[in-house]
Amino acid sequence: MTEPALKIGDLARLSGVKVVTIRYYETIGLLPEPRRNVNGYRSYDRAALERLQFIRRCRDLGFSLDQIRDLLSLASETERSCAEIDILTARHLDEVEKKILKLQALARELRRINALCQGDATISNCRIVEAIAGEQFGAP
Amino acid sequence: MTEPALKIGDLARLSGVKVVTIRYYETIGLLPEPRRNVNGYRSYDRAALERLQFIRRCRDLGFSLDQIRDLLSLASETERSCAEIDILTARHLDEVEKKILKLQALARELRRINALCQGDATISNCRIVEAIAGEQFGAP
DNA sequence: GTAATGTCTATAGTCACTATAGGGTCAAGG
DNA sequence: CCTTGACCCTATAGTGACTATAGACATTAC
Repeated sequence: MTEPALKIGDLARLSGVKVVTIRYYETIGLLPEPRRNVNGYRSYDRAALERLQFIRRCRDLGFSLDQIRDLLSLASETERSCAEIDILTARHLDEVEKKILKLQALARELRRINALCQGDATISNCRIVEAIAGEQFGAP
Repeated sequence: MTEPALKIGDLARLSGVKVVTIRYYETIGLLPEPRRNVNGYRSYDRAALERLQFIRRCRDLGFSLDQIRDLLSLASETERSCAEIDILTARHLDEVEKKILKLQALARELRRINALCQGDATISNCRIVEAIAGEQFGAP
């Protein structure tokens, strides 16, 4: 079975990651430098596609590129316990849940402020402006 | 009644915005250039403090600095209808709610993945790694 | 043949700060 | 008077995760 030999555009289509972003991942060392064709074009194999798809999926899950670096290096040590992976994902879930709580508090506050508007007011007696100017909202 | 004449550190303490951030707001034109003392120190009055507190509160509510620029300029036109302010805040609430939905979907997915872990596995048969590598999750 | 598309490199811009370097000013204590 | 420490000043570079731009070469479709 011969390798497919993908160009960067193919890789982009198959992974859903933009061409420029693939090159960016290469410059920061998240993707290894691929072979080059005689014309200088990058030439990728299936392994590169899989790595990129893994990265893409991690991004969709909200992991940072640094976290992904860790996940990738862990995932390559096939003999190790998967406990560390578990810890990373659990911690990330925790962060996401905290972020949700913060945004929900924020949405409540915005709804409250918005409900103050009587619609026919001028700025000078706008209750929204008053509400924003006059109160202290719990900081992060 | 004489004006208080605050130094930048006082302004920082009273507003909860860091000194460097206040200077940053000045360079991007969000805060006007203040008077200077003979020693070159910035000297602020009550109006500057109020403007900064308004900005701070908007940031707490998740508005971008550009949105805040708009809010500030609207808020200064006291004769206008407050409808535009209302629209801006409503639109922002909308964005926040969308972000919450996205994060909730993400948290569900992370919980699902995390539940797959059997705890005693090695990386090579880690169901989390499989789950991340093998599936397509709805992109934004 | 030519036009459209794809690829290459290098550099700068985005947002909202944060950090660093290197210096000047001022009040209190010894 | 001197020093210590807290405060202030400017200018520049770095952060994360890209995105945009410019200018050049290669390949593909008609």
